[in-house]
Amino acid sequence: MNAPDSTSSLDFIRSIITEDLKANKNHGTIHTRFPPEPNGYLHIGHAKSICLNFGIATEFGGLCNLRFDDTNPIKEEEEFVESIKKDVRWLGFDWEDRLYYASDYFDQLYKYAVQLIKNGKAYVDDLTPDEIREYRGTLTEPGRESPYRTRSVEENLSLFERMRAGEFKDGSRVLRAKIDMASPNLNMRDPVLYRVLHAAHHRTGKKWCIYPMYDFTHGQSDSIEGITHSLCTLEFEDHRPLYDWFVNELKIFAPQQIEFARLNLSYTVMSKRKLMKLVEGGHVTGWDDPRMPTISGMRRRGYTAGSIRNFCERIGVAKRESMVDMALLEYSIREDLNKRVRRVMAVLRPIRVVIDNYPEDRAEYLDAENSPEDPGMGSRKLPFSRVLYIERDDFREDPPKKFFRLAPGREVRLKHAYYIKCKGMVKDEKTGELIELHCTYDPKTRGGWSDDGRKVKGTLHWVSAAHSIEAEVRLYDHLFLKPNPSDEKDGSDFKDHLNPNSLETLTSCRVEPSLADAAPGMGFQFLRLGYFCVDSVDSSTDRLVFNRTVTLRDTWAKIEKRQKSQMPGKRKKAA
RNA sequence: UGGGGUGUCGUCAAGUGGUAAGACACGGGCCUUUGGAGCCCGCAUUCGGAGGUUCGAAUCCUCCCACCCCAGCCA
Repeated sequence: MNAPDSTSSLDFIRSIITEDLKANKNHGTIHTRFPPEPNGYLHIGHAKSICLNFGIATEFGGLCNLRFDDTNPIKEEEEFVESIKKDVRWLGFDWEDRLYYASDYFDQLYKYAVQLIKNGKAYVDDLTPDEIREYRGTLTEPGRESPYRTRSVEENLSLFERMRAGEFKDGSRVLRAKIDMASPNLNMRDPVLYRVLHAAHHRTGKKWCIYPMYDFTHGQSDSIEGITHSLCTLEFEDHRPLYDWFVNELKIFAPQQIEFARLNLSYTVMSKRKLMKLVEGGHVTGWDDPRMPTISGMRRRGYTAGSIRNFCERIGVAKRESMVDMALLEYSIREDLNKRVRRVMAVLRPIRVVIDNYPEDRAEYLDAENSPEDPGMGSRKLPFSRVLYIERDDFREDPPKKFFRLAPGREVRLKHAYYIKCKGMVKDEKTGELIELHCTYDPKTRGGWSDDGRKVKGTLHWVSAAHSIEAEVRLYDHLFLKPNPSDEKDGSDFKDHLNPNSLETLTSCRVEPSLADAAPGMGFQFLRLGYFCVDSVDSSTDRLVFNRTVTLRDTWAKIEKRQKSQMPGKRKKAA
């Protein structure tokens, strides 16, 4: 087992567990579970819970179950259980043979309900949904008891049996716990245990027409599975007394529910409802759109499972509601990809460069290391010839201060190749648009080294025009312009803050020939540009499509931004 | 106005009476055939506020303030 490092601090949950272990609670065993409802796709917020539950299990030598909380057949689908299983596995976790469904316990849950009725702790209520709400009272006023609350055990037993037999219409009757209509905790005001729902369930089919509520299912399912620590999010704090009430009344094994804060990430939204709106409103292409915070979207974007796990470790676990900076997620994926991925060259916005003193019919192959981080990744041959492409941004006719890329008369290095010097430009006579650059190369600088000690400030990436391959590249940016788009207090709708430029598609990019057989999902660093991966949906051998996972840290962009913002007043530095 | 929670750097987050960890971000420097990576330095005299206890308080007490959650036959 991989016990937590005693020198590093533990989060409050791991501290509790450490204490429980010390006290030999539950005979020193730890058993957790990840309990999604199969009604949608998993997102990065779920990843936090997955890493917590599975992580704790392995760290403390325990077990973690995967359990589908499928008690509402109207919202749930088999498609979602498959995608959830796939995502959990992809994240690197294994539930082994412990795959469970709350629906597996429907028979047992029914028996529990009967037990409560027999003990006089539950009753069938004929009130309508509206009446139940009215009788519940408000936050400040106690509720009133239902006139059906005093039915005899026999009548309740018979009515509940008839509910199960399908004699009643949806909404006509419910089974309720008999607790306390005056409780300051609304969850304790005779909560509904079972409702009539004539709907087919994705697993139990038409066997049932009554379904247990979350509150009546969750704790008992935990108990049945021997879950020692039931970790859930903060909004269930008010449900804990009810959770405890059930296991206590039923006299069954009592797991401990512990609540932690859910993850919020800046520049995106996390609620299923809002993500659904993005999909349905066509603001993204689907649940796996690379801009989505879903696991499937992030996977397609090029995020690795390891980077997501590291991110989840870094953000910690606590009870205060917080908003994690997207920059931390981006740091996590850069850190991971930097170490594992090949460097290649791709020119996204090409400008033609003719090397005037390079023979027209010649091509040579230059050595290029695949990664400066890991020499073990070897090298490849890069074709060089008279006509090349470089990035349009890497040339300025009138270079600003601190710009040390190509400009008229300037010399730069082409990565792995030669020093070149800009000798001239060709522009469109009518529009004035730059068409191509004319340069000369210094044959004595092959490989990018000069033997006369001459230094050059800029190193550019490039591609040989004749040898390069055309590709489509999709550049992604934050989905929202506002750090917290969910803050709708100013009367705005979260969709008002959608970033209109969250996707930029470039169709005439040129990539080096070694990328010809790049497999879907494969990740690369496009030198000086960022990390990219082959799109797993739209890319094919005759039409390469890349997604930008994340940019590189861009110091020049920062300098340039600062220069521009300081332009209009020539502001002096404060003393 | 009921109940349950939470307030420590721009953002996360340790700290549990002995004098504010760490990470990201940010700023500066070194280095560099990626303005990448790496390395170095800086970055809370102060812990929501006010009182109090104590030799000593982010940690204990009192009062106050702010924010989040709860009135589904959703989970």
